[in-house]
Amino acid sequence: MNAQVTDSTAPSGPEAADTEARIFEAALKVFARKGKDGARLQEIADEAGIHRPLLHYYFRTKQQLYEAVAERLFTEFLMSFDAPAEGGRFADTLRAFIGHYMDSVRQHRHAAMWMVTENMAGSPILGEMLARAFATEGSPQRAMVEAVERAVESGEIQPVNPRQLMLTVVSACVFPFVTLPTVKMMNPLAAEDFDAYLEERKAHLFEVVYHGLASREVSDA
Amino acid sequence: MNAQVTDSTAPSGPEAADTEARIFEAALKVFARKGKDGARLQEIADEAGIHRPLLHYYFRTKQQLYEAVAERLFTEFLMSFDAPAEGGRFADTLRAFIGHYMDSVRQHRHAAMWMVTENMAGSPILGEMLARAFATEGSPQRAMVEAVERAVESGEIQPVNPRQLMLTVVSACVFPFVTLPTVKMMNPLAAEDFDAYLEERKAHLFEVVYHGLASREVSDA
DNA sequence: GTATAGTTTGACTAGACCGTCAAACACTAT
DNA sequence: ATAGTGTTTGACGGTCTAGTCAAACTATAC
Repeated sequence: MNAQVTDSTAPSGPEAADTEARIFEAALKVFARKGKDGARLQEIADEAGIHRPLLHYYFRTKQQLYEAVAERLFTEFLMSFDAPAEGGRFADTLRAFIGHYMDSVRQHRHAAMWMVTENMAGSPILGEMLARAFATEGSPQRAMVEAVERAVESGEIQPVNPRQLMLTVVSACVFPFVTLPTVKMMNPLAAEDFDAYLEERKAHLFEVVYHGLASREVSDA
Repeated sequence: MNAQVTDSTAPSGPEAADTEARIFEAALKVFARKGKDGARLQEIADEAGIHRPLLHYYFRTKQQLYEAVAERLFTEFLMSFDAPAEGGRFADTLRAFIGHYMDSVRQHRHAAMWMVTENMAGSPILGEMLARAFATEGSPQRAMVEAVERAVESGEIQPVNPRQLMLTVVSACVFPFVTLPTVKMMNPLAAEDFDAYLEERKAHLFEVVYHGLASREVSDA
């Protein structure tokens, strides 16, 4: 159940030390992509490059493996919102948030995929986790929502519903990752150089959201 | 295999006539939410309120049922992009597209969910369908992309990558449906009156995308 | 009524999948 | 070398799931 790995000493098995971690990473991917019911332990074992019974050695059951994975994914999801708090103009705060959030989703894309998968599958565990996190820390977007409200008060930006704005930005950042094959099929740049595509996307998103499409006399950024 | 239903005559079984349709609708929901592997035929049968062997009577195998469902969902996905082609200002075109597309996703929300599910699961059938539709009709967003290009040429809007813009709008419309439980938890209005919430969202999206957040001297819409 | 065609149901089979176990293996300490 | 600890492996059993089948049922046609 535990495999308390190496408190600085060498592993026991041949490449044993990271077996548990490799299983965990593989489970992350498969559960996020297929959901709890759709995932097969054999598939996770293949992805990790190990024999299936090892799954049971490190995590007794599918349920327990899933719960461990879900907890980590949910934490990653929450952490993605911890943007660097900027004090200056909202334009800078927004640009920083978009850049940071998009990078975070890229790095923890399975957390984003898992959120979507579980929302659609209607798993109860997600509701519990959200309620718990909500109660202890408030909405994860809290800081950003407050920044929006301040910017409206200061007059830098038009009045806007902060929750709608947050959802719009989050949608625009997450969606490309949960529809990646389609996006790569529709957009050549995404297929060729995904990093460059994401940078283009950050810039586009900031421009459109902050300045909008309508032609304007003076550009101030 | 067929159950050639009533060419205007009464059904044979008690409420037989629509059994096939009810199975199909139920399969739509479950496959879209859980994916092909995650879906259980028993779950579909329960959703349809029928006994499981009836699934095999009307659609021989899970695979065949899935293919029938997938074809319909993909068609609905494509149709969602058929916005009413406006000739006038781009502002009107954009507003109409957002309104129409959001309504369409609402009505065919399982098509949107299926697209996301299959993208994440990496099913090959989606790639084939996309390639086929792509080859015969071009990108589904073609009309809208061209409208954006014309608006840039005419000077009504700033230069913008039309594909990025389309993805931003589509993301913002689809995402609330694929994360519905979370959205309802984060936004009271979405939980109380979802219709009103969607109208608010349409207005918000147009405002932000077309005019942007930055304060402006003259509003022109 | 009886026959006929289509539909529904419960029971059954084969295979997939999860989970267990005992034996084999690798490595360390004595 | 030997014992001991933790890890890996192949084989096995129970349960779940897809799919089949024959009998029961319903409604119409004769």
